[in-house]
Amino acid sequence: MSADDAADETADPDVDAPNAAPDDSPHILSAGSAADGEDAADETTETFHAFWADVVADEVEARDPDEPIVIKGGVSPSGVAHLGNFNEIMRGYFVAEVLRDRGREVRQVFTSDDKDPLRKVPRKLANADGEIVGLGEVDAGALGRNLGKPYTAIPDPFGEAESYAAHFAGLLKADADRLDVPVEMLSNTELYADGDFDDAVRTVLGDVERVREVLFPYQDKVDDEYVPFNPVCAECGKVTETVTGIDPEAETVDYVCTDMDAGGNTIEGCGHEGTATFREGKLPWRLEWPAQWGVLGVDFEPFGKDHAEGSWPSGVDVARNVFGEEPPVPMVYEWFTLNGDAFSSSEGNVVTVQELLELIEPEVLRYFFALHPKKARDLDIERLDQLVDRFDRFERAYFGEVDDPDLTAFAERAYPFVVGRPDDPPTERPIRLPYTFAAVLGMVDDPDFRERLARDEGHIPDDADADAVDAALARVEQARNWAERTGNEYDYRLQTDLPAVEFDEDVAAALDDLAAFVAAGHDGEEIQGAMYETARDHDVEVSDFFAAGYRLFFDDTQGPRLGEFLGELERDYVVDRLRREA
RNA sequence: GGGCCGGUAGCUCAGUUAGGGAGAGCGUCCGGCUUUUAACCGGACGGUCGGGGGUUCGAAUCCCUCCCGGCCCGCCA
Repeated sequence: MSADDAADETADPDVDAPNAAPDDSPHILSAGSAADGEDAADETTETFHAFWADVVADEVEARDPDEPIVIKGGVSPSGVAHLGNFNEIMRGYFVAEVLRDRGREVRQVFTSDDKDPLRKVPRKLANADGEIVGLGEVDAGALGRNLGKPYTAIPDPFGEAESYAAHFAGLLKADADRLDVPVEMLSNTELYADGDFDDAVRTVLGDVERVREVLFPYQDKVDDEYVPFNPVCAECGKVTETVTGIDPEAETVDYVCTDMDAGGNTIEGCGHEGTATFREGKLPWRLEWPAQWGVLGVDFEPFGKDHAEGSWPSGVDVARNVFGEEPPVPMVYEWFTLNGDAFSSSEGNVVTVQELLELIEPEVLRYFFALHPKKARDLDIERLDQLVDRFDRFERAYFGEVDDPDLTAFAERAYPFVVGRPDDPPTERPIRLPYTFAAVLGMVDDPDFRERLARDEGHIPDDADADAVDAALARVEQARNWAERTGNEYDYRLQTDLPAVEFDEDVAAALDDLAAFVAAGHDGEEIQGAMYETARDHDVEVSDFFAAGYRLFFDDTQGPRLGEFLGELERDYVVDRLRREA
């Protein structure tokens, strides 16, 4: 394939095959990769780590990096900052925190590759509130007219931020704040404008021959004419692809603003012929990524599996043989799916951090990112209760309450980072209501009811202080949102008004009897028992009688265990409702 | 077609570092909570550890091979 072609045509003695040796594999967390490397046999810490971030931290420290250690992530702006994008931030975050815990100074940065051109109009966008909207909500024409321009040169479709790029970066930053992750957002456009890339561009354009040789095995487009620099057209503002000459002395390039192919569509160039300085353009991705490593002094960078076999090997090669520096410690992470399918903003299969935080606590979401990066994981919104249950168990394991040595070992190390308190780990386990139980409580709005039922069911200790109780009950709102969002079996509401009902005489009489029983003052357990007896007394099928109760209180045919539920409600309300009076 | 990474119970996943008991939670079923109704408790059912071969006294774990899935092998990022 292309590798063979490359070998044939590269009549160059000192650069033959791609220079990515086996030990440059980015899969540093895979089973086989920790095996004894025969080469640099520097007793690579054979310590076992229960938390993957420690394994990565070992790799970083083994290089004896200067401080602050720099950890990077980055994305190109798109319409929606979805959960998958957060791998770039969260995976790096845990490594950063582990290194800080080891006494290192760490700087976590996140680059927005916002000098890239907008290549097609996104079908969905997230507004400043994180809500996903279609193009109908924005000035789509303004986007269409600006195809081919850098994201930073395109107006914010919502008319609020400085640019499209600023809007998108703002979304990411806001979500990072919500997860309490301190990350420094960097704009590629600004890095160019400030001259940070000057040396890299000089290196590249100063020896284009060399760059071509390095790049040749990786890209078919690289030929004797290829110039790895994309000036921004002075006339129309688009990122151009046709450089006709380089003046290394003046540090300028000549270009023609030609048409650009963008995934099948053509973005028309204006035909302008001009001259651009080294700052008035950008390096293409395969050079820009390794250039960032050098400019920012990156020591570690996680990236998705799509980069593992494509731009990583070429990036390693470019870093060493163009820029003369070592690439950072890499780490490939698997992609998440959402409800079984790939994230896709165009098809609406996306979820944002902000949306998720309406359903689960931040620590639960952080926990999700603390799980092993090499496993493809599905985030199933319908089964969010499973994720929360797993987190609760993980938390109990940290407090020594779970008989599972592996889980406990993982929890002992990872839990303090997951809750964001490595220096000051909690000494007391928070009160956690089981998520589905919280969903049951969410059927009633009254906070006192929620607390009473939670206490009666033994989920809140008698001596719990008020703050701890409030914290525990906060989950009810989230579980309630989950029930509503999924429309699952917990999505019922206690009816404040009498539903339209009609019962036959026997049922009506039984309800009246039950009302009298409740009015006399009995607890939930007794009411539950009375329901059976009353039904039998009136020759009513038990199931029919329960159905009548669910109709009255939930306007449905099913519901939670009714007796105990009614026992916690206001007595007058229950009595009136059973009598069909209010 | 080639490369990389994955494949453990119906579902979500531990376990592979260092070979020795196949596990957890949820779901399902049964039972308990005096008395069918989602929450609580107990128990049971449930797996050829993707298939096959090899090494070994012993393999989910190591080796080979095949199957399946994702990604990459144009451009872009």
